[in-house]
Amino acid sequence: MTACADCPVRNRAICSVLEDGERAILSQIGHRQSLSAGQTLMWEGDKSSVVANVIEGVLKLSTSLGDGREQIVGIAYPADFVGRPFGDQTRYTISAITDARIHSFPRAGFEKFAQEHPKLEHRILERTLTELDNSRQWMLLLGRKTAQEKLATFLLDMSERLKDECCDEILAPLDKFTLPFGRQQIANILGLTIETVSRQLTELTKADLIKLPDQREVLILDRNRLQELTDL
Amino acid sequence: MTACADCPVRNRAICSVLEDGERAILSQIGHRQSLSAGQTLMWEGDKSSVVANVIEGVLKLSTSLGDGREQIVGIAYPADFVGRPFGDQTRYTISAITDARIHSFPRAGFEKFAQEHPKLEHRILERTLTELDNSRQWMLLLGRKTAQEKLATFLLDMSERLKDECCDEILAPLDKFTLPFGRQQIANILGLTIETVSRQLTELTKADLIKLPDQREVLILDRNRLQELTDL
DNA sequence: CGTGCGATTGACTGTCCTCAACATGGGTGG
DNA sequence: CCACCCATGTTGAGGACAGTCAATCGCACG
Repeated sequence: MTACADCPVRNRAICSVLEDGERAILSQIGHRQSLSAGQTLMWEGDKSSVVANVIEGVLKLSTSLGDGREQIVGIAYPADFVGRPFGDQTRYTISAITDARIHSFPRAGFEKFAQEHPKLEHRILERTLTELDNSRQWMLLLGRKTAQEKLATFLLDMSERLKDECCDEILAPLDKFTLPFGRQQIANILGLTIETVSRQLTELTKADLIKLPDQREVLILDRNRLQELTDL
Repeated sequence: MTACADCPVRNRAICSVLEDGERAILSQIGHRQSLSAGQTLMWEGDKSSVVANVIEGVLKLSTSLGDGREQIVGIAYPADFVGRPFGDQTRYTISAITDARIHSFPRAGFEKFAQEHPKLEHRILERTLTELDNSRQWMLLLGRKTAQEKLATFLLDMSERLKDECCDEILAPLDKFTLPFGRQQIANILGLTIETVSRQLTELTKADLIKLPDQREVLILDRNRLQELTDL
């Protein structure tokens, strides 16, 4: 049931550094779990009791102020690892943005296993370092970029992660992808309001840099000019 | 010369998890180095060739846009670890804010040593996870807080890190500390302009929440009300 | 005593937010 | 099947907060 053999992320998730035998043991420490869109896995401030691999779907990590203002501080795609090992508190809320499947582990059991398998810890370290680099890059966006620059950066960033597999076209001179986010969530990622996001998207559309065939679909028409707008 | 015995951070830096013998070996992989205020250790985009422990002084990690807008994405105090192990590129500039001393290691040698000492890697992992939590918390500030909230948060944050050792007073009902930053750098930490920082500080002073005896010194007069202004 | 750097203050501007109306589209029930 | 509704997104008008530009201050240093 929790067999790794048919796991779609077995070659990319952190467990890919383990031997089959080791992986089977780790697998049995936890279990697969389904989340429906909107469902929250753990809350900011909770005791950290669970960590997980994302198998399918998209999760968001978010934190918020007393009056409800929210900031999304991370996004987890399939093969990503979520949760806070080696610490007793989760400092952000983890929720499913789309329907999702994860393989979750009780933190204690996972930590014990990890400490006995340094190569797994090493893999987690590498990921965490990359996450830290990314989040610092995002701080530049939040602190210093204009609304237009934020959206240009966001769209290019998404296009890297979400390049539609279904490339029916002969070539792909303009790429197309489907956002897993609604406008409000884009706003919460970029530190803007939903109205500003909407306005900037229509601006970019009017300027023929992008096309929005549908609320969630994006076509990048002019990657170069979009790149220039990111100001980096 | 590079003896650990007299190192002021030996009990707090990552090497504190090592035995004396191991630590001596690690020590000899690198060397102590002095940095004067303003001096840059490594540049954003450089090949990552060095990592280091901070022994004394304060360093900043920063990244910037094409036109010079800068965002400070991290601050390193004594006993902190800087640089990017297990990755070939540094994604932010590391510079000394005050005169500083570090113990730096060629990345390759350090990595080899770390891989042979899982408990050191584990310590680095713990630190990196904490750093990631902190940087995500800071994203909330950058994306969602007002100028006033940013400054209140900043001042309380600094007071935690910088509580003046020299507590001559019987008790410390109001705490005092000296910022290692000028106004421009505060602005670059908070994602504001220098003028806004200055104005907000005078506001807080007029409201008798703080006192600024000198450009770098801060007295917190009313920690509770300041806490309320952080809106969390 | 002048020079220069950092910080402060002021006047004005612009970007983004707020509030509100309106559009769109998918789902449900009559 | 259509009318209605609700959720989501767009558009508009007006305002506020922080940015820009510029003058002034204070202080350390030569």
